[in-house]
Amino acid sequence: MNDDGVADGLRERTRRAVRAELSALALAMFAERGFDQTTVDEIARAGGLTKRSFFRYFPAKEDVVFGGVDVLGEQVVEEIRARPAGEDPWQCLHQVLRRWEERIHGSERELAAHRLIESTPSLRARRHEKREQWRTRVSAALQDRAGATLDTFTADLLTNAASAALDTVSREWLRSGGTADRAALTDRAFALLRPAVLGT
Amino acid sequence: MNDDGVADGLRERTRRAVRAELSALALAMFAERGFDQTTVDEIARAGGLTKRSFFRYFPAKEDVVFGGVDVLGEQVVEEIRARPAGEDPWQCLHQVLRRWEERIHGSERELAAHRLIESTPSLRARRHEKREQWRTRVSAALQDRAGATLDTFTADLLTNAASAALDTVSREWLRSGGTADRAALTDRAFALLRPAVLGT
DNA sequence: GAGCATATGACACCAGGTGTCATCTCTGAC
DNA sequence: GTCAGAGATGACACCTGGTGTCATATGCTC
Repeated sequence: MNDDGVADGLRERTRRAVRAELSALALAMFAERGFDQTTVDEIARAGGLTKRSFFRYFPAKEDVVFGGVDVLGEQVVEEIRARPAGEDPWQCLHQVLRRWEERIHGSERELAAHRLIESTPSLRARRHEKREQWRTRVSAALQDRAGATLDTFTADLLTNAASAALDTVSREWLRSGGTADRAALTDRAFALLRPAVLGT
Repeated sequence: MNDDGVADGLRERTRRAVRAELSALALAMFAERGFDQTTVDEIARAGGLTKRSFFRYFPAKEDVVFGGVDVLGEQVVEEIRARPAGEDPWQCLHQVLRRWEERIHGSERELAAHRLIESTPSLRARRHEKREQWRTRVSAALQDRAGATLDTFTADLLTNAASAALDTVSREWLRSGGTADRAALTDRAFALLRPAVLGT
């Protein structure tokens, strides 16, 4: 057993391999025939297993798309807690999320995934749902941060706004065909929305 | 025939009555047993019709909740187009959405609906999906507005941020048990997120 | 009252998702 | 090396949201 991260046993390795293969397979099929026009059963069969087993790898059909595409992660929450005490909450969000954006390498796979997500309502809904979960935790982290006196409303507002910024960046990045600099766009978005006066 | 608004014929009246009754019924059942624990068939049967007919009144199970709860409307788009030419886009969004918030009367029904939405992932997802559709149109309206020179990225960013503000207000309003002043909260949110410099 | 649109029920069907059980395979302890 | 237990799989049944179709009934209009 090992904690959360990368595992070693052959079992874990094959499991990850199957996941990746299934994910790639599904993405290809989605790109060709559309998300809704491709059934789970078809994906599973194409990957050499049954529908039932597919759902043992992914909790839902939508999740096969969010393989490498981090919606937001534990790491973000931790990094926020680790930020310097006196720092402006918005600045804090900006820096942490900027680093997170920088980690997204614009591989062809990633681009296809984003394209698919952006053009499929149920996928966008799923992303939003996932991000909402993280956002709640980020909001709490922002409040818990050393030296922060932030009411819940403001904390929620800031994290919601940050999430909106990420959405906008993602959309613009897609519009550019994956060539735009996500970090730069992030800077622009965060600069524009920078709260006038904090610490009311 | 009449345009969009209130119709007169007995048919239209009964249709609206059934819709309202179904909506109230469903809301009560959801409140008691939870959204996922209540099937469409049960709601339909309780309302004296079949599952098939339920879906002739509502395109999806989620939609029975968004009866009086406007997610955003055509009116908002029009009002934006009607705003004074020189006005700051953010100011424009603020004013229009503030008026929209003021129209929300905090009835018990409304409160219950919001409570349900806020606590049910699939409903939040649906709301987001609906709002996204309007947001796109609002974004376009903002760009088309007389005297506006707004690039797509900024327009999207502003409408996304405005949507985030509405979400936050809604959540805070719910936290207060429906007693908070939505218009005032809206003012606070829009004041905090006011873009530093517009018209790059 | 004839003729038409609309609403409904009944029924079949599809797809996403889950529970269950028998079987097989890999892993770790002895 | 063997053996027991954990994990993965397939098969199957089942639930639920959602749609297509058709026959029938109920209004609405002239």
